[in-house]
Amino acid sequence: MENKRVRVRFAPSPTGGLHMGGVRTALFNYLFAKKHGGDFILRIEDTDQTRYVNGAEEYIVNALKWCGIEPNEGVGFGNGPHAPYRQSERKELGIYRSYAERLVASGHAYYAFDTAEELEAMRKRLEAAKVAAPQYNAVSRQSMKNSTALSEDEVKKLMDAGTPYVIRLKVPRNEEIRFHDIIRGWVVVNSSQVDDKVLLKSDGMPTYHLAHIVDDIEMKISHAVRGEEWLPSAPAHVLIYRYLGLENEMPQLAHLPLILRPDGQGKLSKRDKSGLPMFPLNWYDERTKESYIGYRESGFFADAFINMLVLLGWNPGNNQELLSKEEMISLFSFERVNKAGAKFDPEKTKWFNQQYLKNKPNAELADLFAVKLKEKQIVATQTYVEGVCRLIKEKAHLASEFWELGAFFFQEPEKYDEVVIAKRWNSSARNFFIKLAEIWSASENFSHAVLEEKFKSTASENGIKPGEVMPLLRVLITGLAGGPALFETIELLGMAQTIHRLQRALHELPE
RNA sequence: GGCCCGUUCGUCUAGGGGUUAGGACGCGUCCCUUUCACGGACGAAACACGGGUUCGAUUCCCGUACGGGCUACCA
Repeated sequence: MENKRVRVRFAPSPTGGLHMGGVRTALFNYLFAKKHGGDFILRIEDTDQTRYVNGAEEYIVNALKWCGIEPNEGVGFGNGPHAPYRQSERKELGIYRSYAERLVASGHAYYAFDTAEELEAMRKRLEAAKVAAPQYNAVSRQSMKNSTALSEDEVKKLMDAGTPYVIRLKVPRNEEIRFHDIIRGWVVVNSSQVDDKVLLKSDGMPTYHLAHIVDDIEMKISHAVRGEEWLPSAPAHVLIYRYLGLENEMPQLAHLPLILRPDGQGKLSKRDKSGLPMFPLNWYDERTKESYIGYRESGFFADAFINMLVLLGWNPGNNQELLSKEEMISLFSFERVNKAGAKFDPEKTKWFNQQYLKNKPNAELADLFAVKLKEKQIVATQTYVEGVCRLIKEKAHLASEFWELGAFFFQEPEKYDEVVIAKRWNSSARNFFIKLAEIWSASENFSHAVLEEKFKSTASENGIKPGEVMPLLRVLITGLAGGPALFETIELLGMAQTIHRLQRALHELPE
């Protein structure tokens, strides 16, 4: 057990797009597996056929790929020794039923024939009686329709008649259940708080509770890492392992703190007021006809996204915040995972992206930007686009801001910043720019150093302070009051374009 | 309601019986700069509360408050 090979799984259910909370769970699993040279498995928990959403599974796979959190075994990533990895397919193996029947045979589970209405009636009755825990349990099961309360004959009759039934876990009435959680330490719960969980549904499908245990055992999972929302049902899971005689093979548990919404409180929801994405990729829900934007489409980089995510609930123990995936892997441990939930901060998320943006090679950014340019039907050389990226990346937080920031590199200004013009445009400025255009166009060297030198000397020759005409120069060339380093911008634009823009501005601006 | 989990600056967090309680985002001031951004300097900003234990608690224990999760034939 202690020396068991590390095998962890990410086991989402395909009921919708994978949101960032799920991505973080996958990430922690992945990092832990890599750290220990183990396996990371993707298992699809599609036991609820009524909640299946088309495209969700594909989305999960694509999202993990984009994030660089790739399982080495499982749905979408190549079958390993424990295929299939989709529970709906594993059900065909009869595997879940056989485990459930094993529990019935040993007296730790039973058949229950209650209808939805009967269950509802029981709940109402218990609530009316002000029972602290109104649930199907050791007490209430005695007055319900199941094989612990009914005679053998009655059960047989119901069975023969084909009455739908479920198999429920027979939870003892009053017993202390202890289990160890890597992140939280020892947790103790009394079995009176645990209900007789349905293990096998009437459609023959297992519930999560049974299915994940069977699969974790069959797939030799060493650590079950999942969100805190599972903590309350963990005692039931311990009982299932115990009754199966598998308590010694049970995976170690690690319940991750939840990621909370940035505004107010509560679990992360699909949409948030901050306007920031909750999903890694765009997601369109066929059912609800709702679409959600993704980090990728919003201009975030996968590595920045992951970096932001990994620090939600975990830290490397030093003050380092920018971590490569390799660093995350070597530094990761559950000991450094927090217990408390974390609100994620949209501002800091952008800051992370900015840091990564600054460090990206211009060629890579240019490739990204090229897609947008193509959309705009703009033709430009790779070298030119790279130059543009070099200049604008210092000012951007998101790749999606490139067009807004750099459009003037590809099209002439349509208007000139009115504030600057109103404040500084006059006849002496006009004369200055006429001369500047002449001098620049006669220049053999159009490098930014030369441009700046000539700009300044021309200004002083005309008794003008450079600072007075500098803002104007930018406006005449770009139309805007602010932007990247001016002379570098002009150098990149080139002589022909620069002189053309200057003359055009001279022509359009009032005398 | 019941059960479980949690609680250090607004947010993410480090720390841990004796510290000027550290860092980051954001915010403010200043420097750099033609602008914006980057960068740099500085600053405001936290141990939820009440009891213990202790020479000494932010740190350990117990309560309270607050927050979150769960309470389905959903995961």
